[in-house]
Amino acid sequence: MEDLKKSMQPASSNIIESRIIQAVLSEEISPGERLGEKDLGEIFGVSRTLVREAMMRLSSRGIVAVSPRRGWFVIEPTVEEARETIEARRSVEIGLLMNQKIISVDMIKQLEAHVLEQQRAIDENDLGRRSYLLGHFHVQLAAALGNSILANILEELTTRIVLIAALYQSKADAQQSCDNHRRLVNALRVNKVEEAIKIMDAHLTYLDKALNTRLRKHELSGKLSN
Amino acid sequence: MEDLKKSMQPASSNIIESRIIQAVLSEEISPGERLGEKDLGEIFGVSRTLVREAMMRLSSRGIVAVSPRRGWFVIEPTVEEARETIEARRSVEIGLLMNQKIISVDMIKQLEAHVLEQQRAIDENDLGRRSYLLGHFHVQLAAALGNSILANILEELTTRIVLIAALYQSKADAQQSCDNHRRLVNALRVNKVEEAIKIMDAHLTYLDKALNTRLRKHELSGKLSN
DNA sequence: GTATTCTATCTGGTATACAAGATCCGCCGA
DNA sequence: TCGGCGGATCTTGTATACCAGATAGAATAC
Repeated sequence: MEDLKKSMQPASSNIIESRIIQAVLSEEISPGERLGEKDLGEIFGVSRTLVREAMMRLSSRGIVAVSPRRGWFVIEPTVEEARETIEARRSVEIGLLMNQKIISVDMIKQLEAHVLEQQRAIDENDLGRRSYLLGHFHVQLAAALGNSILANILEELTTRIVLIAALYQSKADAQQSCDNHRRLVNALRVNKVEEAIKIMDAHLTYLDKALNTRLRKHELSGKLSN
Repeated sequence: MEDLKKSMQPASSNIIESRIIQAVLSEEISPGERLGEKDLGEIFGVSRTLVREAMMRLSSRGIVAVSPRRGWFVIEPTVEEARETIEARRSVEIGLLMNQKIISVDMIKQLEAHVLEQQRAIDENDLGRRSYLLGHFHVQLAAALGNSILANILEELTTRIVLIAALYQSKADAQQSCDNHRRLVNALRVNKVEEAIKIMDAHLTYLDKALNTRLRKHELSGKLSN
């Protein structure tokens, strides 16, 4: 959490907010981590007022929550919330693809470039960047499909997914995600919407299954330790 | 705006936030309306601090926006944003219906009761309540389909739709909306998902068309007045 | 009479002050 | 040695103070 700050100027509350989202996406901060107003204020060189503004917005997006007089904490979704988040994302992404207009050549190129970046991060073993890019791809996709509102919603949902993955999932296969993204872009380029939807659906089902597996493990270890 | 307050106790920022959403849904406050921190503070009996917290969250949900040193204003979506909002809602609602699990009898009953309430508000000509219930039905629907996260997202989107309708749409036919809701619930009860999706899609297309019509009027009057 | 500039006032932007609950740690007693 | 009690300390909750930008209106210049 000490490395959140990047520039030397005092930051606005918007900057704080997006830095924290970015930090979650890059797995720099983990579910359950405490984010003290005082600490953050010192890190970003501002008073608690601006920190609180950022936290307020982050809490309204379901990224952090406050425990009265104890502090702000990055949320730790319960299994139920995790399921709902995955289902919500499935609804949004499938709906997004189904309502797809024709996607421009430029956009396809941009998405392909993004996938290449992902591959590079994987090859260079840049873990934070890798996590960030793999999540951010879906935001990019929504933006490419021409809807900034859905892009916003997906940013919220993918951020939560990263938290969920950190909690319940065995390390996701980054390479497989990246491959899926590549196949998705390919399908979109030749306008095979059906296939794109299938890929997306499979991707999310995979996520959900991983969640189930991990959950069963939790239950098991719970029983063993009692 | 003077009637926002309901209870006599000083309100928390959460209460302020939900009261304002409710007020927008009931068309008590209109797009473009100014919401001064000082005024709201006096209305709710709290300092500007709490008002600001509420505004911060509302702005993160795209309901209000701040104009620096001038004040907070209920957003007036541009035509482009209106389109994106309608499309976003289409994606979310269709995705929601497609991923539907079996819906319980209790939930169907609850939705039917909600529709009856809508009808009553229409019959009694209770305009605010009518607007509120017609919008809130979709939130209820998402909740009934078991996803509180999507319900939250839909609350945000329907609130914006009310603002859009106030700006661009000729008075929507409330009776028709209510009838659509009834048909939707009927389709869900006998598990005709396909039909439910069709009804929903038509509903939103109708919205979008109304937007187009009104837009052409705008353009026309713009040309005439220049 | 009109346009312009200046100033009084109002608004949000940010920091700080102070209140009150939560926590931690040392002390005391059994 | 262990458990409960009490206060010191730390944290957020809320109000307030003060600053600076925006606005409106009066006074002024033309």
